Amino acid sequence: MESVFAVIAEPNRRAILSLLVSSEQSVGEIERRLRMAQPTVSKHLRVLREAGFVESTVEAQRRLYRLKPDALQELDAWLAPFRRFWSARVDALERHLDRLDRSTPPKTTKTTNRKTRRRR
Amino acid sequence: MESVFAVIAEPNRRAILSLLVSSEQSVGEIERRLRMAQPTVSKHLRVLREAGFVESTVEAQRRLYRLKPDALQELDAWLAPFRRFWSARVDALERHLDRLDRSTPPKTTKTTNRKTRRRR
DNA sequence: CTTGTATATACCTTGACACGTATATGCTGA
DNA sequence: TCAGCATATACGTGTCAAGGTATATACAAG
Repeated sequence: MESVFAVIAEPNRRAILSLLVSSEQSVGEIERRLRMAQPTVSKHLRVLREAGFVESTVEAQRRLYRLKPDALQELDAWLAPFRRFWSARVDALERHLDRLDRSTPPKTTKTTNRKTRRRR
Repeated sequence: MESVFAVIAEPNRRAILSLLVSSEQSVGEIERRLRMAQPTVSKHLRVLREAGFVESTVEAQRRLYRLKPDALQELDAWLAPFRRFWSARVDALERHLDRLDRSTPPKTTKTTNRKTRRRR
């Protein structure tokens, strides 16, 4: 389970992460909200913690888990080159549509409102 | 292998995607560059295609594979809420450092150059 | 100290998937 | 049509990880 990619391949773990976006939660809360067995939750949390997705603090008998940016940012970094790739394609599409704009008589249609198109 | 997350959990598949960022490649080229057996390449490409990461066109006997934004954008969309989360934390850190700035006598240190800090 | 509650860990079984080897399909040029 | 190259698929095998059940640890309250 070394890689962050393998870690988020598991649906229950993604659910836990999504749950933690709003605020930190105890193991029991996660268990109830996601309807998962308690050992399952603990095991997933362990994996998430060791991979740098979450961290925990002890509060009496409970443990509160919260998100930690590290691993998620690693994912984001991996995506960066691809993001560049597809935004280039969007640019090309926009330029193409702009050419259509200029060569088409200004006849407003209901289905597509070109004015809302935006150049970044 | 329904989910895009499971698809990119496989290291060889990520390698293929990274290779395709630069330009489209034939199966044989991928095979040689990544030193993978040919059936392995074909099988991974099938998975990537069915998940919407790549598409292919036939060029005589070869098949050229190239990136397709769909699945990658799906990944990016999933990351969005978390991105908001950690940029909030960066903001908080910056505000904290700014407070330190104002309450600290302007004594320039070698190790940290606060002037380079940037507000987005 | 004992009982109860919260969380973690151990062990087992099962299923998925990655790889290798072998073979099939499809196109090309002689 | 046949030989050869490029790619896809079938099948068998081994590995790994997820979930269930049982149990351990840790803290709290009476």
